[in-house]
Amino acid sequence: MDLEARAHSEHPDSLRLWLRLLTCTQLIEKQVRSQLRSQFDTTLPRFDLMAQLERAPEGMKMNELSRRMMVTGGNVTAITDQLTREGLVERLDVVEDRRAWRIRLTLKGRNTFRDMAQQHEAWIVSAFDSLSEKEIQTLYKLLGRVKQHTHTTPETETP
Amino acid sequence: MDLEARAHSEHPDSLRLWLRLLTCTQLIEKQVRSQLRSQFDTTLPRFDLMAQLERAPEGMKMNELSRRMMVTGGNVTAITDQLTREGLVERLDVVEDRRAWRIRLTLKGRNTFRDMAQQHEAWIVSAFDSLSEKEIQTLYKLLGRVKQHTHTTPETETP
DNA sequence: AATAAATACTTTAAGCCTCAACAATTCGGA
DNA sequence: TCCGAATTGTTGAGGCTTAAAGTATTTATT
Repeated sequence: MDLEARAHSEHPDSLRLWLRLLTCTQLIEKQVRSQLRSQFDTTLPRFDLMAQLERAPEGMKMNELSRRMMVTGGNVTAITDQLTREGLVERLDVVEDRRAWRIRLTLKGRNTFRDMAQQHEAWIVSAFDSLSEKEIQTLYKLLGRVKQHTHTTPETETP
Repeated sequence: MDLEARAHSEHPDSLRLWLRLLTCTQLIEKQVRSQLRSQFDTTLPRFDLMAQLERAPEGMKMNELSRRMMVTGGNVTAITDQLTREGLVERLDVVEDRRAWRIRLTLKGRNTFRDMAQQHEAWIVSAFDSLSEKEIQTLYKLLGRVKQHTHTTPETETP
């Protein structure tokens, strides 16, 4: 009873794979969202933004956040505003470019993120419990090819 | 420059796999959305709903649409309303249950969907171009285990 | 038959997301 | 230097999504 019902038997295997990929991602993502909400009263986009910042102790320009998170700039503006209001991140001036901001986790933000990240990791590990270490590697490698190919073939032309 | 930057080197492989899974799905999904928009002036949720209906010539209750699409009922209500307005689906009474609707593709809906589905299939096949038939099977099988496990382990308990 | 519980759907508020239009600033070349 | 082009970020309209509360109807229990 899910998305995969969409694949007819005469459809190519790629299509069935795509629907399964989508199903897996959505199932896990729904669980993560639900746990973030119930245990930390936050959302996945907020968590994602903080996760990016956690690797950049000196902060990161909104520009770069947008690229890394693969969302539009307007989106980053909105989420940053929220997190700023909640005191989890701060906006700092960029001396050499007065258009830009440097966004950084506050101390409170770092502590909050640490707690969330620990739980998050446990949820994800549990999601892939059924796979062996070797199978995880295989999956990782094959998906790497897909990612590479998609990145280098941005558009499909139609005759 | 993407989500995977989130995975530190000390993080378990599961986490890296999860971020890569997410990245792949998002990349492909963005392409599909963009093409649906530019070529057919429609959206992925609308396409998904029609795809579900296409397999049910006699229509499907909103209830079942909701389960299959893995979205909430309110969502199905909204998308169904739009498609009804556009003449692509129709709402039929369910004689034995006056609370329910039977949603069905109209003739126009069937024709429109046929065109979109053909293109859609080509986009997806192209997204997995870099994998051999055997690799696609492997990926499909491994993801099947993940899906099964997630389905049967809905929540992770925290001590 | 009467009532309580469950089910099918709708509505609303709030958040995420994109696109497109905009302002401010910086960059690059004449 | 000056001006056009590119870049950084913000805003607003519109669509998707959920959770929660509400309505109508059916089902189960007594």
